[in-house]
Amino acid sequence: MTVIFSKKCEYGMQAVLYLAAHQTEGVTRVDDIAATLKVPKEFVSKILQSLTASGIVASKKGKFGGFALAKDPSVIRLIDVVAAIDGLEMFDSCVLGFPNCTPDTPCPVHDTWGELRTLAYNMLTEETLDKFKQKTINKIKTI
Amino acid sequence: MTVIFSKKCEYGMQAVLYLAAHQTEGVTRVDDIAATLKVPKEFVSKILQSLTASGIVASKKGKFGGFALAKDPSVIRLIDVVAAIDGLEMFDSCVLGFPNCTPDTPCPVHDTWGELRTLAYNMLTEETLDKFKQKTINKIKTI
DNA sequence: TAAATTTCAGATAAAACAATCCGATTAAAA
DNA sequence: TTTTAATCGGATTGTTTTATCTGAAATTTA
Repeated sequence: MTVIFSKKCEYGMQAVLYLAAHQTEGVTRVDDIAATLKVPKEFVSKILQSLTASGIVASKKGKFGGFALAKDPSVIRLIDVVAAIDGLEMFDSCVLGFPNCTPDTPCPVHDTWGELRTLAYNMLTEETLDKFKQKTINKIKTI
Repeated sequence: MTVIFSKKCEYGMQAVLYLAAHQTEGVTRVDDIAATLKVPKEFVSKILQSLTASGIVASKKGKFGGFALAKDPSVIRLIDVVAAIDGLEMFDSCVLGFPNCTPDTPCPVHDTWGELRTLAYNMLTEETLDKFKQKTINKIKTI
C-alpha cells in the first residue's frame, strides 16, 4: 500500500486543524477531537502529547483541561506538524529507493521528482493554519 | 516515518529499470538483480513473481532461466509497476486522511494537493522505461 | 479535603509490512 | 537419465506501525 504521511501524521494534522477551528473556545478535550474526527481517542491523545512536547500545541491538565494551539495559527504551518511527527526525510530521499541517489549520481527520475518534492515542501511550508481555518470549520461540519 | 511507495514497489521499480538496462542480454537471474541493487534476494524474487503475474515481466524457469521485460520498454511505464504493486489509491485519497474528502466537501488542502498529485501521476504515466534506460545504466554502474 | 475530570506515561495487543526459509517444479546440459 | 541451476509457492519469522489498556498525576469545584 502506498502512503504519503503516516496515520500519526494525518491524525496530527487533522487535530491541529481542528484546534485552529475551535481556537476561540479555549481548550478542547481529546474526547471531542476524537469523536468529531472519528479517530481512536487514545491514539490521538498520544499524538497530541508529542505535539505538546514539540511546542506546537499546549496542554492543560485536570478538570476542564484539554489542548489548544501553543502559538498563533498564523505562524503554525502544516510542515511543522509533519516535521514533528514523520520528519522531513521524504523531501530528501530517493522516490525509487536508491540509497545513493544524489545530484551527482541521480536516479532516472531524480530531477523530475525533485521538482515535485520542492513544490510539495513549499506548499506545506508557505501555508499557515489560519488560512485553512474557515475551510476546516466547513469540513469538520460535514464529517 | 513518511513514505511514498512501499519497499515492494521501490524494489519493483528498481528491478524493472535494471531489466530495461540489461534487455539485450536476454534473461537476468534474480541473484544478479538482488546483488546489484543490494536488496534481499528472496524478497525481490517474490516481487518479480507478482510482476510476472501482472504481465510486466516474463519469467523463464529452469537452468539458464531468469526474468526479462514482457513488453518493449517503450510501452512500460513506472505507473504500471506502481499500479501492479501498491495500487493507485494514493492518487485518489486525501493527503490529510479525511475519509470523505471530495471535490464537494474538500479538505483544506484538497485543491493545491490535487494539482501536485496530478503532476505526479502524469509524470509516472507519460514517461516510459526506454527513456530511463541510459540513465539507469549509469545509475546501476555507480551503485 | 474529597470528588470529579482531565492529561500523562508505560505496558501491551493487534495488524500490516518486510524479510526469510524450504521444498517442489521446471528446464537445459552432460 | 542424472545433474545442475533456476523460478515457484506456501509457510514462517521478524519488525514497524497502529491501536488499546490501565493506573498515576494534575487541576478545578464543592
